[in-house]
Amino acid sequence: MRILIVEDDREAANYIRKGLRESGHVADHAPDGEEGLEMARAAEYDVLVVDRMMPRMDGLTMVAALRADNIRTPVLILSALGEVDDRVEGLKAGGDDYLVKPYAFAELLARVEALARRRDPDAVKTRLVVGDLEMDLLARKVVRGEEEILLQPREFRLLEFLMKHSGQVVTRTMLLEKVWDYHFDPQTNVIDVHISRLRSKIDKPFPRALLHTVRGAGYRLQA
Amino acid sequence: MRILIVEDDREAANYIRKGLRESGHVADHAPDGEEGLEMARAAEYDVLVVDRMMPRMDGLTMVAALRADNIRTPVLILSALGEVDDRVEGLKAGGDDYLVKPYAFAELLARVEALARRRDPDAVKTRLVVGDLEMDLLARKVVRGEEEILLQPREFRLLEFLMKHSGQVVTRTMLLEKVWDYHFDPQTNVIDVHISRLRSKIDKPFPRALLHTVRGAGYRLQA
DNA sequence: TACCGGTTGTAATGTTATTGTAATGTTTGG
DNA sequence: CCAAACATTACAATAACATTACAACCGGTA
Repeated sequence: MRILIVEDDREAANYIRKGLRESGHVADHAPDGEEGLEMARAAEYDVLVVDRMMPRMDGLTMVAALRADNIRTPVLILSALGEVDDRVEGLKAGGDDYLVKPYAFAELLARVEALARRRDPDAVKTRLVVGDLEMDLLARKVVRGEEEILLQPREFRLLEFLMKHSGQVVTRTMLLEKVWDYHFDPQTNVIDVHISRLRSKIDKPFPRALLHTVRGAGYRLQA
Repeated sequence: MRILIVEDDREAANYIRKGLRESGHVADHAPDGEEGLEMARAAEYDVLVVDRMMPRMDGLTMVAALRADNIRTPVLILSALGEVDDRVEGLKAGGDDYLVKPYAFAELLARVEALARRRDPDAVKTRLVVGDLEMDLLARKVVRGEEEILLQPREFRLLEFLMKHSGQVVTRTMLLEKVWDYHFDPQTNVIDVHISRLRSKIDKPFPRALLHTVRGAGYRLQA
């Protein structure tokens, strides 16, 4: 995803930029509203992250100018002002979402991705990687090392969910909800069985296991 | 975290409720604005999730009434209406955030947690630190210095509780209630045994102990 | 309709890890 | 120096998880 950060505080800008890059996005930076406006006009960005208060041209003016030009790129406005009227102003100027400083980076990321998804649902990740295990969601293929691995549909969904949460423990309840669409406890060992089948394909033939049991909690996929 | 869902569609409400619970929150449900208002007044919630369109009393009216009462609990408004003016209306009525249907549950969760975090940054902690001892609740991992420490489920809960109350003395009764869910004295030495096991893992291999006995009172975890 | 191959859930059985108990040892404060 | 409080150890019961085999199901096809 291509993101433009319009922010005069260089340190803050670098912080956001670094985080976005780590999450696999491409982030450019403009130090004020005028430059931001120019760059947003010229290049195709998926989302703009715009600081409200800046020298030369403030964020709201910039966004309003952009909208006047009929450019509809989603905009997330950053601001230290959190009062209702300030946020209303932000939205009226053409912002799509509004984030009050100080914020956690995870929240900024979530909102940026939400904005991008709203406009282009396919901009979401299409390839997942954990260690030497790779999943291509479009081709519906799974490869570990050089070996292609054939999975059943349910096994595929299970692995997809585990890969999307790699490094974290995934509970049985989460799996039932997200992989089986059960909203109750089936009182059976479906999960155990499918984990076992998945292991026999993705771990058994290889020297190092990726799928670990976390007793009393769930499972964790990790290199 | 305590969350109140005000939503007339029972199915939607249950869905949200279950998901929030899975993520470790407590969620109540009110089927319309009037009941929601009453519950929000009576109990202490960290966040309200309010549907905009409901019978009897709609979401915006309810939120406005709440604000008129000077109750400042953060509110996330759910709505099928996504136009700027509709969102502006939502914020003016006293909403803190606005989510357009249809939405992914993950996004709702992220926003609810963001709202709670804004008001109380410690409410949603996912990582605990005491001295050089660290616990990652999502990954369910414990590290001291450079060493990863493997804990049993009960040991994990025990340490989690101690870390959440680090610096304070934690009594045996508290531990029985919060770590064992015992509401009586089992007349055994379960606690002693588990404290001992925990020490052998988190303190024994290291030069400075973190877990201290407070004779006659309980234990205290401190750097 | 009956058959078939492939997929998925269930149930039975086997395996291992975790936990509480109890016995015994050690420290502490009066 | 005694008693109470706490610490440690070993062990057996049990709960959690893994594996295997099989039966139900589903869509397609003769």
